[in-house]
Amino acid sequence: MEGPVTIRDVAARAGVALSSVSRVLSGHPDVSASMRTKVEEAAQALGYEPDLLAQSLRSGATRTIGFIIRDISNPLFAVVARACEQELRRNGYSLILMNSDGSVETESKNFALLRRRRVDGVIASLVAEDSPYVKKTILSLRAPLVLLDRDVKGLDASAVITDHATGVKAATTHLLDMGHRDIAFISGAANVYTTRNRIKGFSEAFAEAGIPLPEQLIALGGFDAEYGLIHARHLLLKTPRPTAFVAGGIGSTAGVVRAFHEMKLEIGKDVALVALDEWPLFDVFATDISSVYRDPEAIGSEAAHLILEVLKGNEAQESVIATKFTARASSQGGVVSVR
Amino acid sequence: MEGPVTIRDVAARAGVALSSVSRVLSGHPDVSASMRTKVEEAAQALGYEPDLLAQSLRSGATRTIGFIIRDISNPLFAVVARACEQELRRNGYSLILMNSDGSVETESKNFALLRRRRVDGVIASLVAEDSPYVKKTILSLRAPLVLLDRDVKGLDASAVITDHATGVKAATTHLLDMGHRDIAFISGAANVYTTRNRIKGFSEAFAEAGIPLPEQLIALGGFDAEYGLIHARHLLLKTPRPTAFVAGGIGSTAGVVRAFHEMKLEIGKDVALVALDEWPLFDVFATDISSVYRDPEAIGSEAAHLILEVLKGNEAQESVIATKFTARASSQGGVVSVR
DNA sequence: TTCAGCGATGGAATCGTTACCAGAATCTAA
DNA sequence: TTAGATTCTGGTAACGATTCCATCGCTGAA
Repeated sequence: MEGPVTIRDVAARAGVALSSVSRVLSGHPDVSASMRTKVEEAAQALGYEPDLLAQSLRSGATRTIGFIIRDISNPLFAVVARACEQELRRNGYSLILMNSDGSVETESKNFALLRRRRVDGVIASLVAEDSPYVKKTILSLRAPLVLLDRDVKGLDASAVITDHATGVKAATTHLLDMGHRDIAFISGAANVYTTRNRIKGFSEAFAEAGIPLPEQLIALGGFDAEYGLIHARHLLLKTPRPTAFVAGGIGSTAGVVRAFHEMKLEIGKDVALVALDEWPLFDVFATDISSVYRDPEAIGSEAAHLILEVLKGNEAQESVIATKFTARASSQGGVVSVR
Repeated sequence: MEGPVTIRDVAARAGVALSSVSRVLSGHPDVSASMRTKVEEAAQALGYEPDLLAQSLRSGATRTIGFIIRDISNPLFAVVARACEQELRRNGYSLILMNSDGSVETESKNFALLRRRRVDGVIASLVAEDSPYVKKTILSLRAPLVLLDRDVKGLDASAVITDHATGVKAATTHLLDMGHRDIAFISGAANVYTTRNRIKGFSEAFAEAGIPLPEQLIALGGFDAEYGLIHARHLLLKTPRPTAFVAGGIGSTAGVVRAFHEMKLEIGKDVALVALDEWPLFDVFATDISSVYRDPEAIGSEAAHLILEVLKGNEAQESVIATKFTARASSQGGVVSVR
């Protein structure tokens, strides 16, 4: 045989009309038993498989969901993607993966391409919330959208939001209780909810303790390891030197730890550290690092769940994922500033 | 406006025939300048975008590539996927991501679904090389295939193959030189090239040193952390106890290190360790672990490159990725068996 | 016996695009 | 001026499926 088998071939073999074959195969009720067996036998014999492309063109639904993130090699996103793809697959949807490489332009192009591919929905972690492109691009999507940890006004999108503030506040309060005052805070870009919400928790802890927020120790800029490294180097040269670091984003945290290594500072002894988010093998190779944990699998399956809900015709919703602070050796000791 | 703008709307607005619009927009040479401007203006004004679905149905090419792996949350695959997606995107292709969750059945279903989606090609890391399903499924793909680190006969597929043997051999020779004899080897399933090729390197090192291979210390079974843990526990109870471990697969290695923790064995002091593959933050939190490294980005972009070549009409090819052994503290010391 | 009613089936239009074919319009050469 | 070549354009048939509509045959009631 050559070329895929079409419904036309099945019709010819069964000696019936195209439309009858379609009715049988799509489970239409008004078909006689004899017709059903005839068609099913022919389809079986020829190894017929429906062409999803043609079905999509006709039906208007592609049963594909776009997944746009900065970078799938970020372990957090990878776990989110896995859980999300699994859940979507169970419901008959496929996932089209696109990295935006931290570029708003690439992200915008990705949205445009997904629109032309007529995806049924998009799940995205935007590079920035305030870029003018993106909002226009998204509004023209004509498909449901689920945002991951982003807060963009006027979009009618669902969202999976992490409650960073609670975890970060607990972590910061813990550090304050341990006597730390010069606590440095490093996280990603300021124009995303993730960072703002973490700062919220950080600030609240200081406010509740009645201690002034060390604003000059808050360093923002990006999620890459180089930012973490540069910021940490810079902060470690300040006087008084920060005695504790709260570092967010896996990349940034890596940068911070590198800076510690450069300065021969031992974590948990010379300097305290709380990592925001955990990463693969965290429990094996970073056993002593205090962390604010969120469950990435839950984020992924919730995202899938939310988009499926909208596709069923329900309203856009928001899900909140909890965070949990766990104190470990890295934040127990540490040289505490003397005032 | 309601519903997407079609080529028909553009034709109506420009006052020309459908076919002329198509010709202009697809860059056909036989169009007059006036026609070109008329159509382009109308398309611009209406915000026309071609429907990739319809184009695909017509042309037979979807410009999508399927990507099937065991688990995207494995950091190695995540980096491969990112590099691969980037390269494909630059060439106008999108990537459909599917996890096979370590199940041959799921993998087979994924292949079938990709076939029905009429993808132009598939890049896959098979769960097993010898499963009867898979070969049948793959042969009916009707699209080029790139295998990642797998060796399946009679497929006419391209492949990106890692030369594990060289790196593992160097690592093993190093351990033998350090005086180790009871060297345990833990890696994934035996029915994939990755494991076989690693064992090849392991064996060759012993052979060249004229030392008998400790076959009872070779433990295979799977790539998950639980396998690593179970096997390592078991091996650590043997007499004489292995003094060094070569552990492959990020998950397995994690299991092995957990077993060390359970037994309060300090890496590089009580027991030597060489990790096959590195993982995120390896350089930060596993600075002292000897490793056999391969570049996952190269694997991803090579995979994309190979499939693009076949899509251009060239023959299927095989690319080989090098490995590099780096000795670090974890394999320097260690209690050496006395014979 | 005849007609209404009903279930099952075939034919044709449609989704949005491209590509072939024929014909119109313009141009060149004799 | 006309035949022939050369552009360019419009109509139409696909790609592979679904769905509406009309029709056909059959049954049951008057």
